[in-house]
Amino acid sequence: MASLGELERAVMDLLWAGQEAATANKLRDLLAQDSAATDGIAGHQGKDLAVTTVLTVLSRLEKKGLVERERGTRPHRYQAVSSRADHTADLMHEALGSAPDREAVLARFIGSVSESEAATLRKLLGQD
Amino acid sequence: MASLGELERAVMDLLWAGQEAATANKLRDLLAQDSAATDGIAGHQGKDLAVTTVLTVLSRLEKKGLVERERGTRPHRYQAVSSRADHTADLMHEALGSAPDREAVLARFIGSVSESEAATLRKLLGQD
DNA sequence: AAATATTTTCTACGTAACGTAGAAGATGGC
DNA sequence: GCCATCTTCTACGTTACGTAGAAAATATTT
Repeated sequence: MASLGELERAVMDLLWAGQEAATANKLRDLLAQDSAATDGIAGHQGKDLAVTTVLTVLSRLEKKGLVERERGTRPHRYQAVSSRADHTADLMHEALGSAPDREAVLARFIGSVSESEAATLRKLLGQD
Repeated sequence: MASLGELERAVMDLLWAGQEAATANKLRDLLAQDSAATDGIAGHQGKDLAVTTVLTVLSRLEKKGLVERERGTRPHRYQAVSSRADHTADLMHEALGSAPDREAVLARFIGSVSESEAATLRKLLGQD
């Protein structure tokens, strides 16, 4: 029920990375830094977006239930509703749940998991 | 790298369900049946789409690599490239792979798995 | 309090994906 | 060669997303 665009994804990554709630301005700055780093050009900081752009994206993410905003403080502060790990796990469950043959899916899934991940899974499933 | 629209999904479901390759006409008929069943109205068969619509969707699915077509036979026959289970497992890996904290994701994932699925997973991970 | 600066909301446009299908072109049977 | 069938091309409406200016709301400064 929620696939993300490129910018939406970038914003979520920032929110997931940072522990504290951030303002739109802060996010815009971080996005500029990131794109500068990605582009590799040292002198010129990557494209920096208009704050309204960031705000629009944040509103859309809020509507999707991925982001929460504090309306009390004046520059509103935004934060991710759930951790990236939770969100990703949700996506996995969503995929799994959409199939009628759950067991077959799990079999294929496990079939192409790395050995270290298999070990992690065994550990997680062991105690229980 | 591949999210599906509603109709695309319906077509894939049919291809995944049937074992043999199907023609566009066949798929159109099946889609009509399905929507009739969904709508519940017995007398009137649900909206049946134009064959060209189905063909367009099939072409798009082919371009996405989900469907394969036999060009030899005259009414081309279409079939899913991989099983639904494989495809779903791929989606799960895709989600998992997109996160830097794989282990955390797996932990959350396992955390909200049903007991029977957990059992399945233990079994699958056991021999190895 | 009036003027100014900051922040948020509203509105909007371009692009791409998807549902939908007619028009036009290709192919095979008679 | 002509007709029926099938496929490809082209196209339009809708929705999601990137993008941001205009306008409205709120805070700050003098």
